[in-house]
Amino acid sequence: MNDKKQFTISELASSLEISPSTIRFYEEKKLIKPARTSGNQRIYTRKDRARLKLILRGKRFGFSLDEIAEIIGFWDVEVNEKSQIQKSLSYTDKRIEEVRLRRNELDLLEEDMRAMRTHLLNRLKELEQEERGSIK
Amino acid sequence: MNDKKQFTISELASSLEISPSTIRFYEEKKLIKPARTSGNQRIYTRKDRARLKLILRGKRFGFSLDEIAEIIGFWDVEVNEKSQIQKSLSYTDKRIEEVRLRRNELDLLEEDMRAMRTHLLNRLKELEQEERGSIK
DNA sequence: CATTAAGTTAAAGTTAACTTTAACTATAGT
DNA sequence: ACTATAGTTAAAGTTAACTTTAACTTAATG
Repeated sequence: MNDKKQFTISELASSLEISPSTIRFYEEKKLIKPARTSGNQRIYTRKDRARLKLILRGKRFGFSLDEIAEIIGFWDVEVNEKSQIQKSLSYTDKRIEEVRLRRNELDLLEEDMRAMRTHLLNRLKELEQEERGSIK
Repeated sequence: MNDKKQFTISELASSLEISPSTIRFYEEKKLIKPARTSGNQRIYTRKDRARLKLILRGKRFGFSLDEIAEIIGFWDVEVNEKSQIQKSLSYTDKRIEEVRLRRNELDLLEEDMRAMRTHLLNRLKELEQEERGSIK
């Protein structure tokens, strides 16, 4: 009862917490191609929404829009050409491998931040010791 | 025998595969503050190098330089103020939690890409079937 | 010691990813 | 039918993150 089948641009935008112009911008960049109403307004399906979510997810990992386009494909690219499919295929393979590497990096990042946290905590304790020493 | 203790800007740059100007730019943004020689040239220690690696790692996860600065601190910030330490501390806590969330997202991204891979493989098989059907 | 390579700053230039604006059209509610 | 709200395009504007350039200084090398 909750999920609709179609969305206007502002419905979609607010549900993804981005602005309508960002969505239009992605369309200009050929990342999505929504259907239109008789009056030329954009209508988005759940599929379009999923695609947008994918784009945003890619972004959160520091991929550029061009890279994202290479990963998920420009919307209008001939997806019936064997060569194009093979190209995309090898691209996704590369990216899946990259995701594996990113996971390792993520672990390192977490380690770094935990180390920093410990360091800060120690510094704080030191300062509190100093305070005790000098005040009373 | 391999690792030196000090680096010039170009040594450091090439070892991290970024340009010297990028490093200077990060300095302008107060993310690092290398020592100088008598002739005013920058010298980087292994510590500086570690800090830069951290910056680059953050970037790969889509953090902006400002965010990175908030995570690892501007170089000149008073690190002796209790309030500043507590601020940084709560910031790292938030970010560690975020890393946990990112890990989940990373899993989703991998899932998406595997699904796309399968989809592309199927499409490729279909096309090869069609070829067989029509050519011979 | 002269020349080449590398470093320095300040300022201007570039690119990606949006955002804003202006002028206009479509849709929904009373 | 009127009006408010939402949508449309094309073009200009903005911001972050660099990069390039120019004019100059320092360091390394035959």
